[in-house]
Amino acid sequence: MSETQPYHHGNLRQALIDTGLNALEESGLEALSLRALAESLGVSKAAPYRHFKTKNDLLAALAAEGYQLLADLLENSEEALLGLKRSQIPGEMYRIYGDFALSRPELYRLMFSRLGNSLHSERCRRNAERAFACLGKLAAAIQGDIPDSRKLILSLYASLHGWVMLLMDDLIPPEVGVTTENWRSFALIPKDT
Amino acid sequence: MSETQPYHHGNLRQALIDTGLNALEESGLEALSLRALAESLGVSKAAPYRHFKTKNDLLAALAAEGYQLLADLLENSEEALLGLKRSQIPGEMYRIYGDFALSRPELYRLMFSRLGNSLHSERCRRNAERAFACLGKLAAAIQGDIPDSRKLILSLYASLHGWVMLLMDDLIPPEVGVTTENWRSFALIPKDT
DNA sequence: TCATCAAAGTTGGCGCCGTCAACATTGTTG
DNA sequence: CAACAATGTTGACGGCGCCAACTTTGATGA
Repeated sequence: MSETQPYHHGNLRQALIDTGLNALEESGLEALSLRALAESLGVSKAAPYRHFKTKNDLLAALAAEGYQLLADLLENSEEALLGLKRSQIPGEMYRIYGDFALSRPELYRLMFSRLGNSLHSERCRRNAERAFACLGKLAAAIQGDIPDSRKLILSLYASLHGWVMLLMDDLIPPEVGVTTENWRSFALIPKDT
Repeated sequence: MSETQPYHHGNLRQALIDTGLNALEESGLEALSLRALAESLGVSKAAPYRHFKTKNDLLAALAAEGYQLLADLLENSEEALLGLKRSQIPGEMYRIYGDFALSRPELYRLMFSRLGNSLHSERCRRNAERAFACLGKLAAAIQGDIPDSRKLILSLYASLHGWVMLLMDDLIPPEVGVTTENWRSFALIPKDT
């Protein structure tokens, strides 16, 4: 007989998150089912409930993972960005953020859905705040310190988020000539208060 | 005996759309089911399939309705907006658009989801284009004609869309002091190319 | 006028899903 | 090594989207 699987999976919780992230991007949020996830991990349909009280709790965990990935990405890029010429910072910053969102559109969408958004868990909120802090430092580097800078960062963030969403949804009429490659040069950069 | 319902509903298709819009806003997209909708209209569970091939087709129709509502709203507001002092146009325009989105958040979210977005049907695309054209005229009124104005309108639109999404998701840290009432004064207005 | 036929609605059923209760196995710890 | 908590399994329930087969209705044209 072939090796039988051990009764306990070992690290089912993390495996569900990892497989969940893959399945999410491959088949979309609608197609993601706990049962299918469990089966693909060689585990019974009810096993996931030992680790997540409901399906939504798993989705929230996926979103939390997304916020952490984003925060890590921005923190790791910060130093390099701050070393650039001031005029080059915005474009590069938009590129990094946009590449993240457009390379994982389903995850990004989940992060900004009711289910996944940052207010639902302490971990989400903390990582969202980390990402926000990075954007803040970069905005400050772009234009020096300004009063009410958090509002200005929000403006910049709203523009960034809006662009990414429009691109993800293919809502940019093709004849306008804005693509996932060149959109940064058309995105608004805050100039003054 | 009480009046029995006639075998044929009369206008089930439109009734499904109307009830669907209400249910969508009241209980959210996840909770919307064709069976429940049918039952609330006093009709059997399979009746909706005479009018919509799948549930997604009904959702697309709801999104199309949303785009039409938005386009009508903007077209009806256009004249009044163009009569304002130039400096007041952006704030009022943002208010009108924002009020629409924030008063029907579930519909707005559906409109900008994969399922509902404007590329899926001719009717959606036509109405989205109408809305876009209105924003374009207003942008032109704000700052006069400019080269590449479509790109600038897109910038303005991305900012607007991004703000609305952040507000809808409660992603604005409360201590920043931006609310659904005053956000317009912080939103970016395009100045120059 | 009335037979005919397409449109619109019904019933029953399939398979998938999320979730739960009851039970089985395992690893840990006093 | 006994006891227990953590983890996994089975079986079942109700709800869902969707489909096939059937029924009722209203419009059409000979």
